[in-house]
Amino acid sequence: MNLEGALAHRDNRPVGAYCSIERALDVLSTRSAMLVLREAFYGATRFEEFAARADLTDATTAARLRDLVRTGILDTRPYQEPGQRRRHEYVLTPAGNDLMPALFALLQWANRHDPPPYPPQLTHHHCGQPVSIEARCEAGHPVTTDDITVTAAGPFGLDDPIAPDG
Amino acid sequence: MNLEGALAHRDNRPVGAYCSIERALDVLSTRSAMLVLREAFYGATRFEEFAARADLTDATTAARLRDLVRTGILDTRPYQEPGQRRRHEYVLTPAGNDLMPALFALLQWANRHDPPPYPPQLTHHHCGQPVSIEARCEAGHPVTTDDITVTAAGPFGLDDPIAPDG
DNA sequence: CGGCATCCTGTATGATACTG
DNA sequence: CAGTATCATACAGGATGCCG
Repeated sequence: MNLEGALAHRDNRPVGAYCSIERALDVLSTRSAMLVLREAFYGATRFEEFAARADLTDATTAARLRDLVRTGILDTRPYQEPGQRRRHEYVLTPAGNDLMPALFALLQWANRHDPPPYPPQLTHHHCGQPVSIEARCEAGHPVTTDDITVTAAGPFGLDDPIAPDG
Repeated sequence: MNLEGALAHRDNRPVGAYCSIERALDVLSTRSAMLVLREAFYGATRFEEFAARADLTDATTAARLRDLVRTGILDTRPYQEPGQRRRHEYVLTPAGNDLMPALFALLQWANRHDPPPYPPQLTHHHCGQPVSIEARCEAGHPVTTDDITVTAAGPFGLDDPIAPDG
């Protein structure tokens, strides 16, 4: 892995302010957030589904759903069952849907390195082949960690590329 | 998304015991763990590098490094600089390296949906093309959330596929 | 059913000081 | 440099009960 630009840690300066990973963690760094998100991908839409399937308390479920709605990952949609009062259900926004690779990359990793008794398998619904989460460049090449260069324009300029591993 | 087998939430039973995502979260659900991991990918190997770059206290850094070594994501390697006493550095194991897609999927997501002032870009070192983390089946098809079927053999049997969204 | 309020415990993390 | 020890704070999350 090579680092260039603002990401080069000159003087061991913290990179946080410019780091997208930290921004993602602001929303997803808690266990309950990831579990609620998992259930959204698995098809849950109602409060009780989230709480029961993710095995969280009502209070935690309510707090996490609120956070995920506030940050634009879930959206509430009103619905009304016959004879019932008006309620709302929780659905993934496009931004929420875009978290699929992140969530399933974790699933894939644990499947490989710390598999549960009955590892969940991901399959392409149309062709039946296994699905994997992988890094790939626009030219179509599979990419390993060592093949990646990280660059960022920034106030420190681009004139001082540093490759910590090289 | 379709669910089959043990992952079908019959009776809204918690799926946790069989879920790889939870197992991954056991190691990575804290902010500091992800930040230490990020620095490992960015080339940090020594205690002070981790602490300074991730902007964590010494105590947190020490605890997280210990956890990540214990869970097989980092390994310690002895080294000795001339005139210095023997120390050790922290390097990614193969299992740790395998977390690259998970970490960069988060980076990619925040780059798209909550970009920092200077978003870090991932580039294929060999061909110069942008790198993305994506779901793809073995036949080579790009796969969206709706194209994925999740299956798991389990004690509940495979005789009751449920597709919550269909 | 779909939440919210309150209390309580455990943990994540920072600040500071200390050790080898 | 590479940590450990101690204290203090904030938050995650469970248990319980309330409310429309």
